[in-house]
Amino acid sequence: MNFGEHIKQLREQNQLLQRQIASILEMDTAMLSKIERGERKAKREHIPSLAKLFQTNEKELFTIWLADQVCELVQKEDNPSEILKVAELKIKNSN
Amino acid sequence: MNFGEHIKQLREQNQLLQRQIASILEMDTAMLSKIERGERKAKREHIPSLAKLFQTNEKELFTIWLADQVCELVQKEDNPSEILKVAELKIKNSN
DNA sequence: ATTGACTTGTCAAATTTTGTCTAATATAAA
DNA sequence: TTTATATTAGACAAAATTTGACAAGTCAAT
Repeated sequence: MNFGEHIKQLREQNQLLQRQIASILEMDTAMLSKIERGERKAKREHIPSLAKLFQTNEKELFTIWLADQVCELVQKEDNPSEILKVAELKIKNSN
Repeated sequence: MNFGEHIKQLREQNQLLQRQIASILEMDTAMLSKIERGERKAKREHIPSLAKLFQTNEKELFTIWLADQVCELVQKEDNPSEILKVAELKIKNSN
């Protein structure tokens, strides 16, 4: 589940229109549409508003948002899992 | 071990000067210096030349290079490992 | 004090990302 | 079928980021 699909699902569960979310996030519906379809990225500042709006955990939403970007970076490559494993090791050793 | 430190180590093992590597990669030493210290990113196209030059495995070098960028994306965050775990799950489920 | 290796800071050019607008498509109600 | 509303697509310039190049800097050895 991508970040975009995720918030689309939340939006539909709450029976809201793109227009309404977009207004709260201060963007037009075209932009939100693109975010929902993963054509554009939401900004970090949007996460708190979205979490509040959907009454969902902000940290979890943020994790999904960032994991999405990690995936985008590696998923077109040969062995994405291997790359992530190396990254994880590096992170763990840096503490 | 970051990508920059890695190639610096390779360079020193091979007793080469920045000047020599830089010339092969067609950049100036200032740029290579920055790459070694992680202030700038090497370009993808540089990996093959570096691998050949140091007679090391290109795919492995590439993995280190990309893992570096993954780390940069997540390491300043609250729970980098958690984010990577979510990313890994997403990757695995997308196959 | 000169030389050679490396680093630092600055800057504009190049590239990428972003937001907005307009038009297109889709869906549903009248 | 018209009308209205929701969503998506495409094009575009503004804004932001990245890049490469240069000049000047440090440092160590001679």
